[in-house]
Amino acid sequence: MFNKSMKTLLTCELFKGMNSAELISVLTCLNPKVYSYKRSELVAMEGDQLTGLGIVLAGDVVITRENAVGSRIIIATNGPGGMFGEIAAFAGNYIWSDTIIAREACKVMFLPGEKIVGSCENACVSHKLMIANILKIISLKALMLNKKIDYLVIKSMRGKVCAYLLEQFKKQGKQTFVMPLKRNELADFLNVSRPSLSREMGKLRDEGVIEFHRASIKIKDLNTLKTLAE
Amino acid sequence: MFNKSMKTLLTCELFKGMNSAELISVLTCLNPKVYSYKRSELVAMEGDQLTGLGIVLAGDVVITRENAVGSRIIIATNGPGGMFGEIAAFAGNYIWSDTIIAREACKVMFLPGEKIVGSCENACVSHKLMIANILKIISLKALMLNKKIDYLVIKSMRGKVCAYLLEQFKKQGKQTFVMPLKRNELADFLNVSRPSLSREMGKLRDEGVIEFHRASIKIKDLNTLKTLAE
DNA sequence: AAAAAACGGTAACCCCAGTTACCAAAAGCA
DNA sequence: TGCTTTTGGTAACTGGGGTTACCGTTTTTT
Repeated sequence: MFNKSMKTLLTCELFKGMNSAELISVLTCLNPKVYSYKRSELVAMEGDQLTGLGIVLAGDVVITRENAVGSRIIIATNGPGGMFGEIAAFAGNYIWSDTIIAREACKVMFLPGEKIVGSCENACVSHKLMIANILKIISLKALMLNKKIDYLVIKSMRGKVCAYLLEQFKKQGKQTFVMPLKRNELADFLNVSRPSLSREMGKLRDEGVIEFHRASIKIKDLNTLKTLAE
Repeated sequence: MFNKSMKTLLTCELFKGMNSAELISVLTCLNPKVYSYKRSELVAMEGDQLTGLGIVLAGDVVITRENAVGSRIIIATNGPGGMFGEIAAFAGNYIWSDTIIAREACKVMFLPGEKIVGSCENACVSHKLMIANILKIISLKALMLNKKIDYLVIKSMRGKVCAYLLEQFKKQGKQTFVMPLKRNELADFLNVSRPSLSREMGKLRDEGVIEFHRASIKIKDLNTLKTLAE
């Protein structure tokens, strides 16, 4: 069980390039804390004081943000090896900028932010590597946010749905695939209402562009889909 | 004239903590190129190969992104000392992710991306400082993108306008101020159409919340504005 | 200084998507 | 296994904001 977590951690971008021994040495230095959460449980709350950098060891979490009115948006989802709270932790902004919720039973490791960026005597070699990793992580995060903006800028329901389906197709490499998000999650991800999303998907189905049942989707007319995605 | 540019550069986040001598030493090492642009001229084109990290020496540039349909969005504007292309340059993604346009006659310095992140013998001391600066720059950029997302997630016209006005008030510290963006620029920034924006601003004026003429704005009822901004 | 372009306010029209409500199917849970 | 909750498809209604068009004002350009 502990070994399983170690394997997951070795796949984490933060520890990239390290072997087991180095990882253990770094970890003992960083004083990590592991917590478990049940399905739908709150892992972190937007605005609260930062617990630290979060690394998912098992399960799935959703990174969301909500405004005063109550409409929420899904920024991303994270499986094992995924991180959250990087920006706040590395930027020294010790407040959660997002709300994190467990999609299912999951286990999360927290690393205190100050320790990561600050210097450390015990694991200096690995620490230098970590700084390089951090630079890459933040850059990738920024690129991800850029992409997120691209989604939000699309104005029509149809454009959003098609752009999303097209990206899933590119990511999964098959025209028949399972959607990683439930309908209301997808609605929150695209920043639209669920009934409107279902309505549009129904239209696309009627027009013969796609076919679907619940989470499984089949792209029937890829070319049309590409056109519609702008 | 050269001194003026140097002064601007010293205020740039990338060179923070350096003195003139160090800056000159770093610059000679980085082999910068300076170009001038006329009003409305294209500085960089989304999708094109990266020229390098851009630093504005004089004038104003707009960072925009547009989709196939032609609707464009303004990500940010940058004055002297401002940077663009950081993410691509530092992430090693050598393609412009945004389109950069000169809002007015301006002068821009480009630093080749590889040189900044790569190691360098001549200016080692300053170079280490730069790496630290870069980490901070990227983090701040990510925070900025986060904020941009917050804007885009707001669904109502009214909410967007009020949120924007409120932020300007906080930034400028006065209830009467000049808007840094023209109407159609603001529309692009908020991802709405110009006539709809004007219509909403007219409504807010009729309701006594604000008062305006062209670029000058006066917030008459700050409390209501805060409420409306959610 | 005159001509051209950009800027910005306003009005009419209309469609897209949000809202609400309801129900059937699937999945958790006891 | 049966009960409860979640998930998701669908329909009717409504309104907010996009689109288009027009025009006066301001700014740029030559």
